[in-house]
Amino acid sequence: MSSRLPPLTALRAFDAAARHMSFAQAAAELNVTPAALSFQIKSLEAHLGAPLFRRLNRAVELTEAGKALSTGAAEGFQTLAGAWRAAQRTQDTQTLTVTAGPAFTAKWLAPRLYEFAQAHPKVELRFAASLTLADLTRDNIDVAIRFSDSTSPDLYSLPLAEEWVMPVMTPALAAQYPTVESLHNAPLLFDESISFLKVPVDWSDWFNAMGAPFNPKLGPRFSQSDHAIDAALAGVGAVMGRRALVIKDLAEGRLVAPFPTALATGARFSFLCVKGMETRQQIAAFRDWILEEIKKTAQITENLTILEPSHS
Amino acid sequence: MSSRLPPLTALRAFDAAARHMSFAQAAAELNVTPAALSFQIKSLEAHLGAPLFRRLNRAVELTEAGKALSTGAAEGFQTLAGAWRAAQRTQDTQTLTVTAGPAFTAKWLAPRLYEFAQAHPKVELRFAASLTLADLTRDNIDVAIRFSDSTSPDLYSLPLAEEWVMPVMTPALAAQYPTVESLHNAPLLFDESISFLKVPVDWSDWFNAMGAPFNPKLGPRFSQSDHAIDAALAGVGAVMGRRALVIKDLAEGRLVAPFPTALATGARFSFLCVKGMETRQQIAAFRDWILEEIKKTAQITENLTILEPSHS
DNA sequence: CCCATCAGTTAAGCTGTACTTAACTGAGCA
DNA sequence: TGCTCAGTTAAGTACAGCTTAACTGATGGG
Repeated sequence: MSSRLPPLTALRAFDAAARHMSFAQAAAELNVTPAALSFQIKSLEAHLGAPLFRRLNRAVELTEAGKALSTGAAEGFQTLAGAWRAAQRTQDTQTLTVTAGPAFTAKWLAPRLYEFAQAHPKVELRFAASLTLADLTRDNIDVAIRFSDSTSPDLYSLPLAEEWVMPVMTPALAAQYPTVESLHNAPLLFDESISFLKVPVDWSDWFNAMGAPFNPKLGPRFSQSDHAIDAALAGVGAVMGRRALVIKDLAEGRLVAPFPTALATGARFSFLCVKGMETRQQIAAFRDWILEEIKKTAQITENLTILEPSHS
Repeated sequence: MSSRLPPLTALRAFDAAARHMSFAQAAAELNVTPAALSFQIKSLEAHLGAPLFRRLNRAVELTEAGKALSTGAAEGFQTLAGAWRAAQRTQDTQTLTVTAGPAFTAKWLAPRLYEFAQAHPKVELRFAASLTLADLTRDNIDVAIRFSDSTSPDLYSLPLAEEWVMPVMTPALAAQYPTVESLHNAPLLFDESISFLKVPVDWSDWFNAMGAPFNPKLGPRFSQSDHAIDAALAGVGAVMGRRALVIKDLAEGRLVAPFPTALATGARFSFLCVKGMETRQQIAAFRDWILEEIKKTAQITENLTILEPSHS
């Protein structure tokens, strides 16, 4: 083999040409003349000892060698560009991009956004709500809040509070159903996304745990937790609320949990960022602020009985 | 932001330096003087507007920006190197690297290797037996033979014969157990890897299908199919043999299938290569040869009843 | 049919990037 | 104290990579 790696400028020229399938456009992208590009490709072909493009009348097409090279080349340069952006991002102490699931974004982050802005007026927060997001560096994300099982070795991972679930509802609704048994007759809302938890727990599990078995089937179903909670906030019914998503509403009285027994889920949100980045100004500030916010609501949990899920 | 991508030579210099954590070693790797390398890093730092290394007395260490850049840079250059090797490989019509599972390698490829070498004396076959192999270009693999479900859009995928299973044994053993019922008393071998198939089928399923229900539990267990078949070849017992792995032994009489009823599994091996590469000389030759080999043994299948798996 | 146009190539010459050699700094160590 | 090691700086050089300008050859509209 000639060398471990060909001239990189030539490779980049090839990448652009392969992506556009046009030398002229590639030249425009790289801000060089078509002549220069033609030369680069030629030199790369000389290095390889074979043509990479088949020159047709008004177009070019990739040869086998070209096809073999193009995919990986595109991917490689994308990775490099992502890495470079990540490095640039470390120089920016103003902005902080956070990704979390839609429910956590809506019910945890958004309501507390004002307070964070107060505490850190210089930091500009950006959100990227999505359920799955693979690559932090690739997608220019600083921090992810996730139910994380697999923590890759080059991720910094800080587990946050454990997620339990318990029935919550508006104070008005709670007044109508003072006992667990009476709750059998209350309008029960179902949060289907709970089934994604490690140990799915729902109404029937909770009634069982309370010694008042009941297997409710009917009731509005919501595919996203935040929608179910919004419905409960509107007084539509009671819902099995996840800790992170309802604790602020509990603390501020919009919702109540009349029966102080919660079911543990084994799952917990984690604070994730690329290893080493946890010391960056905004990231550290954001992490500390999250921990502080969780601590603030800790006393609500103290009065609860939290039952481990039965492994029967 | 300064530019979409920094000078590539400088980036490569940084990559080498970050991998070795030493400018001198990096310079040696790139065959340049330490002075040149020092310059490159400096220029990269100028582009970024921040230092990438912290210069200590006898060592260097990465700054935050450096850490952010190093991982992606290493990955990016690795990808580029892999792509370049893939391109170089297309120029080589002599060698052909194939990956398959251990069982397929041992029981399908290996026994036919001589015949392929006869038909294509110029092609040098190489094998890479492994259960999972993610990236064909990265790992310098030309062809993969896999049970493929997810076919990525840039893979060429050719489904081969469907995989069924049926009891096979040596002729001597078969003589002792002439009926399905008598087979209940035969030494039965278990191939545990069958459980990885889409529709796991084993002895009890087969006896059920034959109308002679029996739920055998005892017998030697093998974690790899080829070992189970080797045991059967040694006359140790009967085994539920997968088509691809036993058909040559059946064709040549080392094993017999006394009861001509097989159970379909829904799974089939596929011939996989990077899209566009299927026209390369050796790859096309190998593919055509595989198809030919399968056709050769087709008449064995013609006399069989193949039962779809019951979906009860 | 012919000429304008478009996409890529070739040639000649210039510019600045990326290298070299050589001298320098400054910490660790015998 | 001076030697060595790792990285920096300075000065000079060579060639990679760019530009402009002219060329090829196929396409397609008028």
